[in-house]
Amino acid sequence: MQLSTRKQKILKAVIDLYVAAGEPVGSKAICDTLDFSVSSATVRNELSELSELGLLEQPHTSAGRVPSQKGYRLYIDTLMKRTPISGEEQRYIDSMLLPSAYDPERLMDGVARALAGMTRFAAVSTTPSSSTADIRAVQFVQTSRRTAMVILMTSAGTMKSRVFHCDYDITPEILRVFFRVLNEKLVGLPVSAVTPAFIQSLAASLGEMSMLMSSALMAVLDVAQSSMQAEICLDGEMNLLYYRELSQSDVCRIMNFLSRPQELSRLLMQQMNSIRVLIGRETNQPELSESSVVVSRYSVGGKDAGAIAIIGPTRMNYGKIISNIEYLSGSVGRMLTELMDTE
Amino acid sequence: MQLSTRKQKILKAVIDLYVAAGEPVGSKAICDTLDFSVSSATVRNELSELSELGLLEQPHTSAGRVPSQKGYRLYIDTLMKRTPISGEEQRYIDSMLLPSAYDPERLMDGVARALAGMTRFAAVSTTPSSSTADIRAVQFVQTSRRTAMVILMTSAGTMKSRVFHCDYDITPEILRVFFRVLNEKLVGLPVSAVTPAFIQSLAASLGEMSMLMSSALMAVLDVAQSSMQAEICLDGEMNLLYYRELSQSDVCRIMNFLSRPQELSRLLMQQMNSIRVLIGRETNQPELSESSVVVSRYSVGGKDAGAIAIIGPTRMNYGKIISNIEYLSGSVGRMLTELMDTE
DNA sequence: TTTTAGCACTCTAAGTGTTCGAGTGCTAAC
DNA sequence: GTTAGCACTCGAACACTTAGAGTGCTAAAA
Repeated sequence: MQLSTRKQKILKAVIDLYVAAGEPVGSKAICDTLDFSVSSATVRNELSELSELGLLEQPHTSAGRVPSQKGYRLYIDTLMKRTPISGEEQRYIDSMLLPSAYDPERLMDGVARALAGMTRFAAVSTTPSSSTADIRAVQFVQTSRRTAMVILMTSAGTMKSRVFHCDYDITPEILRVFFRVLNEKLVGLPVSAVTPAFIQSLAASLGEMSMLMSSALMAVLDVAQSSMQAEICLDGEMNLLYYRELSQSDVCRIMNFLSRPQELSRLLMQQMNSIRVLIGRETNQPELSESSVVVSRYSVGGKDAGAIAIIGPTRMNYGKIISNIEYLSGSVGRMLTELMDTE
Repeated sequence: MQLSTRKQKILKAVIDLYVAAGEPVGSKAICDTLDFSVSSATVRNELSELSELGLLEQPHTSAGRVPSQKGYRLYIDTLMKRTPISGEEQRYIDSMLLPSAYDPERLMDGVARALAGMTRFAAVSTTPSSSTADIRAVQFVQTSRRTAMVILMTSAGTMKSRVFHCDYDITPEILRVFFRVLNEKLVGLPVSAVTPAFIQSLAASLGEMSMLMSSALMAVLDVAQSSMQAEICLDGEMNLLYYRELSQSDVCRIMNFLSRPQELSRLLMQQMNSIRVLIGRETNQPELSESSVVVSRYSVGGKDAGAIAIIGPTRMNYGKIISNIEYLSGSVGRMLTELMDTE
């Protein structure tokens, strides 16, 4: 399907006008914005052909045209002009990320907040995935007479901690033993190797010491399992309430989807590298059939590591959003890579 | 103002029916539920007097009655019967809290989630306040070649960590020095004493060592300051979308208020011990003029420590909510007290 | 063959009028 | 003090009208 230049320009005009104003676009309004002059009747003829091709839709017979999801797809693939990110936006992002640059989890929280604040959509980010990462170190810190914290560092740069409780007083010597034993047994293993069965066999091999260590072992298991799955940071869900094209029930459905981490995570995972726009039904999620997702994978040290995304109504300024997400995704990747390099 | 028993019963019936069905209550419906028999005309006479007293309102002349905020107040103070919490609800709460019993921050996150899940309102909880707490210990853990984590434990049982970065390789000896110096200088001080000025003078007293420690000192300052203010955990904001008496804009306004931690925190702080219900304008927050807040302070070791609360439409089953919050508040207090006692 | 002016047509949004029923307030009788 | 009865009020639902925006079609012009 190859559209004439004129059809392309008209389609682009419809989408630009519709995105800007949110109302069906009539033939007259289009005439005013075109860079060549034709009558509204000519535009109408073209519009009706574009409608026949399924690129535009009419809410009702005597209304203007609205882009269909197919129309948006063509627009994004071939017609859209990107709006480069402004210096102010760059500074905003940088200022949001800098304070938490050294802790991947806090960083990705900041990313979601920055993204939501800037775009006014709902934002998601995942922490760098550690499912294929190795255990780099396990640390223990006493936090009170009978509680201690275990911290697990992975080769993906993530660190997770968990506080656990013993029914005896903890001493520095005990923690040193925990540290020695667990580092000896765990460092270098893939995180995924730490399963309940593994912990059980580890306990067995420790003999009578395993009694002392049982709560520590459970904490290690817990912390390893939570390292495995990328954490999902959400922010700005509320922003969706302000779009009049999303009904209250649309918003509920989207929220509902966002509250199911596995599916959300799967949606973000299955995207290929760099940036990707999913329009309505392209998401394959009934809950998102009225909304678009713009997702970008970021990579750390050249390897795909996680994703950031926004979710909003199909009617959005894609040219701008894409630039912003791309910049943010690049920043995050660079920051995390730098963090890795010093390890 | 002393109402006759009959007026009291009628007022209670109006509120119970209205809370259950969400629609203005007519005189006939009231007759059916009263435990004595009078005609609807008699009820109407009573209703009109209750309206004159400002306890009931009429959306329009020919509609049934709806409780006014003043009516709810009287109901809660003198008419309401509490619904005791069910065994199932107790088990639900216990199961939500147990896994994170040893980390106050995680615990309070769990509290907000449990509260939101159970009541279907928006829930808030604050971590135990440490503004008057002392520093109990400062710990350091290496997290990578050039980053380490500082963990600050307070006498309120809270612990906060922060990762910081040095521009030289960190060794166990260096961390031991950090540990020795900072525990010596900080343990026993009130958290509030750790101000930028204090850190600056501390750095000065360290001579040339302060160069090495500067990022560690900044991290300590940061972590002390974030220990100071109670963290606010929010959950279930989305639940508010499902109440038809709250318009989209009401929800936005509530959300808006919830996103301002200082004001929210102030609202929760200024409540006295135990349970308190604020109806609409009693909150003194224009954003909450259509909603009610049920807040309960919890105490740790006999001392007031934090608050949990729900926010929902004025029309709610107060008898049930109050019981649930009371139970949860008691549980949390007990768990945190126990945690403290073993220290 | 393409473009355009003109016009009939369609559909919505907004306003008006009508009816129905729920619920009230009042009055007079109990 | 209570109740039956009745007139009254108001909103929800529906039908109807009108104005305006925008279309599609046709026939003439380029």
